[in-house]
Amino acid sequence: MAKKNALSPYLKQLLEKGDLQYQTGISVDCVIFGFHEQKLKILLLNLETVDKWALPGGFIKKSEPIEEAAYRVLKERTGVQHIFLQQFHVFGDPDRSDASIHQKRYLNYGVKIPKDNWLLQRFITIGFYALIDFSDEKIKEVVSDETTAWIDINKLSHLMMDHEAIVLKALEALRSQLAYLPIGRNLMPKKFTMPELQKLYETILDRKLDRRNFQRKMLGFDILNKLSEIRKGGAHKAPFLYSFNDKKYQKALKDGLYGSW
Amino acid sequence: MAKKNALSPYLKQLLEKGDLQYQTGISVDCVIFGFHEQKLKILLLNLETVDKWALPGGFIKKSEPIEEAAYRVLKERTGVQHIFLQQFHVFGDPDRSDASIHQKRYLNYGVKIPKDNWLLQRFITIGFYALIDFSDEKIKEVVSDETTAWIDINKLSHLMMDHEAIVLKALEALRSQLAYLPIGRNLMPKKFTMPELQKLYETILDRKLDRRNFQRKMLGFDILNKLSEIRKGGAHKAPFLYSFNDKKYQKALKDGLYGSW
DNA sequence: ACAAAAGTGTTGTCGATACACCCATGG
DNA sequence: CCATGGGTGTATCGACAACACTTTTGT
Repeated sequence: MAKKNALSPYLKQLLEKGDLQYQTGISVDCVIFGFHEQKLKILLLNLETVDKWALPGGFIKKSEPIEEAAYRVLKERTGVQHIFLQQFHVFGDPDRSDASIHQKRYLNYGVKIPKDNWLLQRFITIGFYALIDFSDEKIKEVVSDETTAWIDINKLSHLMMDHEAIVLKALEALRSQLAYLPIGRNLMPKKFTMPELQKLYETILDRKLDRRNFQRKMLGFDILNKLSEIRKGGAHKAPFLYSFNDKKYQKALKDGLYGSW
Repeated sequence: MAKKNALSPYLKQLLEKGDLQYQTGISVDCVIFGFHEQKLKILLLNLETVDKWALPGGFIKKSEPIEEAAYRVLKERTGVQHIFLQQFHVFGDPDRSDASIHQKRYLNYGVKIPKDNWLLQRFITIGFYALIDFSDEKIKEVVSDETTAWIDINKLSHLMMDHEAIVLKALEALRSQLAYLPIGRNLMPKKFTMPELQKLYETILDRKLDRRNFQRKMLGFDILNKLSEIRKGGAHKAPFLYSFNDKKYQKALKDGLYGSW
């Protein structure tokens, strides 16, 4: 058994005064999608004390809009800012909370949570999802007993509570979003080839798309800049590089696209 | 000034013990759409004490799923049951609550709410929407100082707090829903003509649709029964009557439709 | 008989799909 | 020189929109 560390000021404060600082009984959870090595992945925190994976989530401050809370939580736990973050569903089953998770976490520091503590009550959580290019971002570890990892969407296991259901619902929302909003700006590197972008779409939709039709449709959205460079080095014919046209991309985010996949 | 009534047991209990029975800081609000005289309307409660209109809403019991809370609230305030009810958005601005509304309501009974009472804190609300054929339903009045009314969607005014924004968001959700799910089962009477159903769609979408294309597409969904009867009495050619095929309608609710408007 | 409303049919357009062909590069 | 991946073009199909004609009914 690992040596017991002292309870951090943060965790002590959270336990004893959290209900003065935060809204009680409600939380936010973020499903953060990343795309790497042609796989759609999700950022998860490893809760060592209970040997489970958890979505990065947190509480809402007393005078904080819920969207802001989601952005703050995301920033605190991953360092990511200024990205596309979207509320998608509320999970409110009375049995979704699991008090034992908090209990074990604090017990790891030799602290027993009083039964009437705010952390142990029922929590309703608002699900948000975000898309990021995680190759550009450094994942900060802010809470000492948590480690972060990118887990393949198809290899989820040992998620705590209802977090797997939350992920699946987020994936559903992401797919339906694909139909009427541009996606990719935050999941792709600055420069990318058309086949690379296609892989992203295929991964999200979990099916093959026709190479040529994809290209035509994507270009038809008029949100890409075709660069003069090409991706050299690889075998075979060198593909063109593209980047997102930020102005047009933002416009499309507001106005929507049309087609569907 | 009207004679002051005694505070009802319900309101007294709500004020003093509500935080033991309900989740604090979170509520549900229902946007109930009805269709009548070719107008899309919304069920609102008239809060006499503040001279404003409010969505029927309520609190979530300590051990109650949020959907169940929404159904219960809807039933308590309108008597409507077993209808299509759907979560669509969470409204969490810290300034959206207005303590003065509760204050005035209780002051009407000569009761002053303590500043630290649970009713006066910030509330985050989960928006649900429902579609009902209100010509068949009796609107029950359950709280003595509230009266209910159907208000034309285009003539909303004097809604309390952010309830107008909630209605508009619900309308947005309803419109997007129209694209992939069957709608009308709960908004139309049992028997109806195709032009009548078309009016519903035109009202929700706020634009004209082609008579013939509408009919072909709607029939293509295969969720209607064509009845042998016709609507007699009116001037001009008598239209056929239709009813929803409940089995196919439910199936379409699960599987989704395809087209868009 | 005429106006107004409803039923039915036809055509054109456009996007989605499927597929064919050419080009470039490394082995 | 050929296998592989990438770029570009074309034919077909189906859904949707636009529109014409016929039928019914009350006045």
